[in-house]
Amino acid sequence: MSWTDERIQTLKTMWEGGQTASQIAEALGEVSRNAVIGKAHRLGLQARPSPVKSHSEATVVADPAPALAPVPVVAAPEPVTIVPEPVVAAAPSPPAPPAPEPAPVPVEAESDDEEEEEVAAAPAPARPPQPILRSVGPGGFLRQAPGEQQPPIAPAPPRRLVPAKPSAEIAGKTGLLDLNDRICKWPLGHPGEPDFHFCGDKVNPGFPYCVDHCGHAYQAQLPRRDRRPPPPLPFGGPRVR
DNA sequence: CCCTGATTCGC
DNA sequence: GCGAATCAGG
Repeated sequence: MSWTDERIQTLKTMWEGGQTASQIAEALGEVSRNAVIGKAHRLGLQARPSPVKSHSEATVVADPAPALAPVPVVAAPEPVTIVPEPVVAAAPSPPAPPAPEPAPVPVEAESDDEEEEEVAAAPAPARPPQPILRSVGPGGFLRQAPGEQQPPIAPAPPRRLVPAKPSAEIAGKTGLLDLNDRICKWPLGHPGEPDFHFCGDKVNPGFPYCVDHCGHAYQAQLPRRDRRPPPPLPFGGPRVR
């Protein structure tokens, strides 16, 4: 097997979607994890949290780091921030987000003591996806009204996922390979299921989703006191279609 | 041990 | 260009 355009496209998409090299290799088949990594680098893809940064860093570090100040903003008193909700994968098998990373959400600088509980829901899958669901601060995420579509939450993979090969895609629907930066990546269904696909509409420029789904993905952050702590949450997590 | 990605280097 | 071997962090 060689790197055909299709395979490269799959690699790109999955890599950018946060899939691990192993997952990608498995999905592609007939390539090793190393091959995937090697290819990814040759393609210029990169920038991904790596366990290994730099090995034996020479002897003397005569570079005390310049004065860079990438300091994030400190939130305003009554902020109306954006809350990225669904970050699910663009992948044939496990979940992972296209990760457009909508600006780090500034959490109130005040006393954010108390409950630091991430409402990640669902008994963590064997392999935690990428940035799954970024609730903002304590109680920072909003629940949707009943009847409204739930944001697709990373489903717990059944077992060892069968890496649904790219070839096993649904006809007529927007599959993994159809994704690009111009079409809505909002997932419909769940990865691993036979009819899993993506919205496919034209994106809201600057966002990974169409206007409609941006409405689901990004919601105004209410002032703290107006937020309701979300205790319910059915066992196993929501699973809506 | 397992996993991860990065890098090297012979092919 | 490719990818196994190796490295190194979690």
